[in-house]
Amino acid sequence: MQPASSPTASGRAAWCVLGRAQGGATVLVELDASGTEIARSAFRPDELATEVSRREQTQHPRWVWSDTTAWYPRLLAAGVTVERCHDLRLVHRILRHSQLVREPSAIRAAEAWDTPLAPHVPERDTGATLFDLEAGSERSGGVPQDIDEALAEFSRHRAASEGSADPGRLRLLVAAESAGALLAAELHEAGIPWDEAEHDRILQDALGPRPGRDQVPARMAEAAAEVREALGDPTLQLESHPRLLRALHRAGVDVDSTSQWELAEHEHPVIAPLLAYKKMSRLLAANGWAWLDEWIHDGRYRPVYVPGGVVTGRWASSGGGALQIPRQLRSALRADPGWRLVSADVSQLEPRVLAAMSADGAMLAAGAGRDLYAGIVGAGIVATRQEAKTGMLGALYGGTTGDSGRVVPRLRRSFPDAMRLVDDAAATGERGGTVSTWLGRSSPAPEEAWVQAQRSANQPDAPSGEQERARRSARDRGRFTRNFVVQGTAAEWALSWMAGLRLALATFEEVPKPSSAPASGRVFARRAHLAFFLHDEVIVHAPAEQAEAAAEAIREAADAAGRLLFPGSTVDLPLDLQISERSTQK
DNA sequence: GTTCCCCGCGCG
DNA sequence: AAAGCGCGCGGGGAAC
Repeated sequence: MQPASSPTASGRAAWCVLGRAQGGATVLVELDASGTEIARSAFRPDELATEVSRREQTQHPRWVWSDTTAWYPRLLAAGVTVERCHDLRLVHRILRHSQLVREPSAIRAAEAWDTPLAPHVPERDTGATLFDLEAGSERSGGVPQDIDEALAEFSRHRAASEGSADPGRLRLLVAAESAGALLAAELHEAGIPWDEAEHDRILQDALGPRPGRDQVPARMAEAAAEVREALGDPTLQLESHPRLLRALHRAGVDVDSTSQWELAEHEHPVIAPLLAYKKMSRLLAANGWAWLDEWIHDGRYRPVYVPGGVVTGRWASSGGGALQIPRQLRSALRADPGWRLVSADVSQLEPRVLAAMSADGAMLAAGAGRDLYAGIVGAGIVATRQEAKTGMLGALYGGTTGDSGRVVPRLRRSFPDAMRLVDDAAATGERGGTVSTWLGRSSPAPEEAWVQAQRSANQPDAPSGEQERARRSARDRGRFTRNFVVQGTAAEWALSWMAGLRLALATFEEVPKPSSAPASGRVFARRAHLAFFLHDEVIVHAPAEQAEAAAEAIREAADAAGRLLFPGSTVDLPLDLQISERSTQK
């Protein structure tokens, strides 16, 4: 297919917009910095990678597309990465709700873009996966793919953002969210290097040898027998909570639930084997041999990450429980031969972010140095580190009872600015209001039914039961909005951190000898790359000779993210950083 | 038979 | 130890 028009010689494209034309051709529209179209070309879908790669090298545009999951995997499969993008679906969701946007009506009218991802449905018959590339298999869940729709939506985004109360912050948020979309696809493509044999050893140590189909592992069977013996119920089905609870009551163990923390408070011969059984059962069900068979291929675990999957802006995941890998299995994360894992996590990210947002001098001072909780003890606010930690969690989550409830008032006196920020967020939420993160992601408005229930319960003649229910519901919402501003801003910092890190790693030289692991693929076999991201920690998989440089890049990206979000702040965000062949459990 | 909810527990 | 926030997942069992 011939280009519809020739690229003009003048002007470098600031943005390249991708979309589909009638008839299935792929269309690429180049825009200059003012958003004016300077070139348009059309080509077959199989020419996409070549066309993108050429412009990426010569023009470094920001790629604008409907949905990263619909466009980027095929580029990665062809060995092409891009530096920057603008994900119309993810950005739409932010702008639609952001309190910073002064004129949201045009965005809100474009309802076709307010579409969640289609849920991931494994296609067992074909063996196809989420990121398979056949035309029509993209899971864009109804987001428009048409080029003119994309151009119109992008234009609405720029208008909303530039006309907003704080274009600078929204630009950062939009860029960070879109970088996250790129990284999520790259993390899936790269996979987490996973030592299947080590995982099997851990399972055998805990459960006994791998049993046959539908067989219970030996050590679980032994524990189950002890439980049945101790309860005098030889046929008890341990996996059924109602039956287990009844059997416990018959044996005189007076618990309200079968949860481990409640069981642990009782003394009875059944407790120890039951707790052991539950631990083994959990390991087998969540990350046992069936999980290994389903999720580990060619030494890689490839979970599906879902950027923006949590209302606060955190990522979610789909499939395999990627964000819940138990510490018990962390040692199964192992670098390829000659490679290293460079792991970093931020200590006490959320309270430190709160200190920065509120510019609370006392709290910033307490966190200067390494351990914030030790700093709170050192300032004489509480007696022990444990008190500092539970009190701080109570402040962030809205705890009112127990130790945290006792400590929070002391924190309120010592850190008035920080506490005012979260207390105000809670009060706004209780009133049914909206709160926003530092960069402008806003909490969802309450359901209409919630608003009605509050209004109804506030009538003087409302029944006391209804009033009490409404008050509890208002407090629930207040705890959500209290935490939203902190969790969401921490997520923004983490996205900025890894966005900078991702670009830094992309500049590393290729090493002469690629990884020998067959699963590393053509994109990630020759240089350090991100392999894992979890809220406040990253793992980089790096050739041994690049490990130190990767560690330095991680530190520099963290510092840069702090300066980017909180310019002029003294906030300290210390990293715990380790270079090893094998991930270690903390 | 399928769908949905609850419980419990893993992660931050 | 959980508590107070945000998630995903597996299993049982009620609802359909």
